[in-house]
Amino acid sequence: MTAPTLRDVAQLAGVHPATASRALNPQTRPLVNADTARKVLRAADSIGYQPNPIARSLKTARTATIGVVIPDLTNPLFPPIVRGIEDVLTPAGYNSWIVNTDNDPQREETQVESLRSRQVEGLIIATARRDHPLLVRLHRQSVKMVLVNRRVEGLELPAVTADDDLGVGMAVAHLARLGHRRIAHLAGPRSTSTGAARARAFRHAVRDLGLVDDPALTVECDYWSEAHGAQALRGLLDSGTGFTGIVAGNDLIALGCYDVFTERGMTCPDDVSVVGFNDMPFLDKMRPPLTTVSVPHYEIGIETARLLLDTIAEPDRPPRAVLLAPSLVVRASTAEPAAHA
Amino acid sequence: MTAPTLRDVAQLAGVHPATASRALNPQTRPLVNADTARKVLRAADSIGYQPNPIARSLKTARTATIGVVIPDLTNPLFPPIVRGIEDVLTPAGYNSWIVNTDNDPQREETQVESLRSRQVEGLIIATARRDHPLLVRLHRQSVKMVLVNRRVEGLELPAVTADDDLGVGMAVAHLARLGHRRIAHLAGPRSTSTGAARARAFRHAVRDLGLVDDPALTVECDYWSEAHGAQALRGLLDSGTGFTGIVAGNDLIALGCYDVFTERGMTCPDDVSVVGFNDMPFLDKMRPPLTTVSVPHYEIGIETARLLLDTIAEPDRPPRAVLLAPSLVVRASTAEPAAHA
DNA sequence: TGCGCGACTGCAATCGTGTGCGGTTATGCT
DNA sequence: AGCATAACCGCACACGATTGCAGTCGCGCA
Repeated sequence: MTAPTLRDVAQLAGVHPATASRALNPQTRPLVNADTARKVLRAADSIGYQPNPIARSLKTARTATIGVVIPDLTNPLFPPIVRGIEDVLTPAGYNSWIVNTDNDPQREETQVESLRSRQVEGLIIATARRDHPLLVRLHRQSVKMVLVNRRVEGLELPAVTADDDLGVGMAVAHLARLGHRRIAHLAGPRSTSTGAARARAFRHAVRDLGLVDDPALTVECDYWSEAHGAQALRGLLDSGTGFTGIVAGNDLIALGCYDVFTERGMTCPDDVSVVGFNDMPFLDKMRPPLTTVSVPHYEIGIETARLLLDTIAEPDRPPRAVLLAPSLVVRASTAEPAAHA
Repeated sequence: MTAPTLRDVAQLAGVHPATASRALNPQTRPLVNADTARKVLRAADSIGYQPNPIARSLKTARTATIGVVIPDLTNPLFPPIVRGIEDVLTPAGYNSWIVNTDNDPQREETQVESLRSRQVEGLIIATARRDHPLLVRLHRQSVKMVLVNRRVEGLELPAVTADDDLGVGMAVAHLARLGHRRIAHLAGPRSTSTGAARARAFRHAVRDLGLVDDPALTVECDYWSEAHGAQALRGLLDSGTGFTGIVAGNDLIALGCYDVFTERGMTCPDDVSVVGFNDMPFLDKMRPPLTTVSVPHYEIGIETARLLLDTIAEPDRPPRAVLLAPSLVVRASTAEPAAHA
């Protein structure tokens, strides 16, 4: 038993398939007599006709789907973004197709290729590397796309990101207000746009606030993970550079610090304060609850999808970048520095 | 500039499109002369020809895509399952299409309908309700599908789940071994298959181990969330029923308990022990680190996808249910009961 | 030399839908 | 009454790929 087709509907309604097609499509419905339209609709309804999107796409070269390229769904950062995206696209009649790349350029290449051959009408790209031959190629082919959570240098592309400058500034100011003067930064990898941006913002904030500006106080993590955060902190501790507060590149790096604290018998926030970045779920249940810069991921998803829809609707509009303001969530991992420090 | 089509390749190679088609498809390549095949392949390569999957699907009625229906990507349970699924499907040449339903029957209906009209070749369904007109309808239409993380009553469907009996048994035995005799169960909603299964397993375990079997000791949460877990615990506490240990229906419910502990000035595990279920990420960083039953979600995804591929390959094979064994992860939320309790 | 056979390859139809174009009918206007 | 016009509907083709069928060509064999 095969699904009913347009011909079936037409036959049942006693009209030509072309007429049935026009009657079913609200766009073209005015072209047919109201009575026959009603007849067709009734017929379609009675046999449960569902138009075949594949055939329609073949004819119209429109698929009403958007490709969403993320590194790894398992990273708690992305699900809220994806939900935000879908909550905009679905009402607009679009579907989204999600692929993971694991930040592997090879996989990214094939996944995007697969999406493109599936005729997606736009791309939302959240992968993290900064240099990006793939992106310039897509851009040259004028593929509609929006970057989320990252920028790319030397390319004028619409992008939605958190305002990293603002967020890092808030973190540093918070620690400064508590009395910290020597603050360390465990930066994310410089190869990522956010890693670089936050590190730069950190230097600026430290200078603006007149805190001690020691290059040795910022250490780069090779990867945005607990393990690499821990490793970076160990290196910093072993180097003997003194500090009382840490601004971590993201929450995972901050949590890596927690591991080192227990390793070395330090207590947070008594010995050292830590502030994270992102406000991933369940941070309030940690030991201690992590003070962090909260990034509105869901709203970022929302804005990204809107931007893409705009780009599709008006391809000539100049690309614009949207910055969303984060907010500081003060919990219990930050306090005044110990008197003897 | 439009994408190159089969005709372009054929023209460039100086053959008929039909021949080009046969040459490009490894299945039918033996039908054409090796030299012409080479010529066609070279031509295709030179202009970067990518077959149009939409046109192909229209003709062959095959899409090589699987629909994955989950309640909410934001629930940390699902991303690892999805990754497991993809890690099996991708090498097998299938793509997966993910949709969220928020456990809303209406949304579920429309999403599944949308997947079906997109001609997906199989469905992986992870939504949680137990009674399920949609499922019986799909089953009657002999749609290939596998359930994950849930069973449905009265339907012979392939399913992959964690062995809840075993897991709950391990949790209860762990508490019993520590000396607890009055153990409470904050059950998930009975309308979900796992909620019901775990509650049943709890009663069995309690009886088998000769612990006190008081119906008042199990309270049903309306939803698998921290808020509802907290609410259930408050009710239990207010009822005056004594207990020293809690087996929570899942980790979120267990974390809800944490909130109540701080509310009421209780300490865990000194006043009461808690064990969760699932082992979601970052539980080791909680205060206190949560003892929990670890469910192999990634492996569940793997098995689910395999099962579906089997079902597609051999539709007549009787459906089988796969149970994956969980393991107990002992952290710091469980200890011997206080002497005075 | 003629026939049969195998190896290729081209023709044309098809999947289900959308749409430009032309034809038919009814209506209004002079 | 005759004609222009609008409203409506059907015909046929297109989208890009696959595939059954038939035709061509060369070669071997009697």
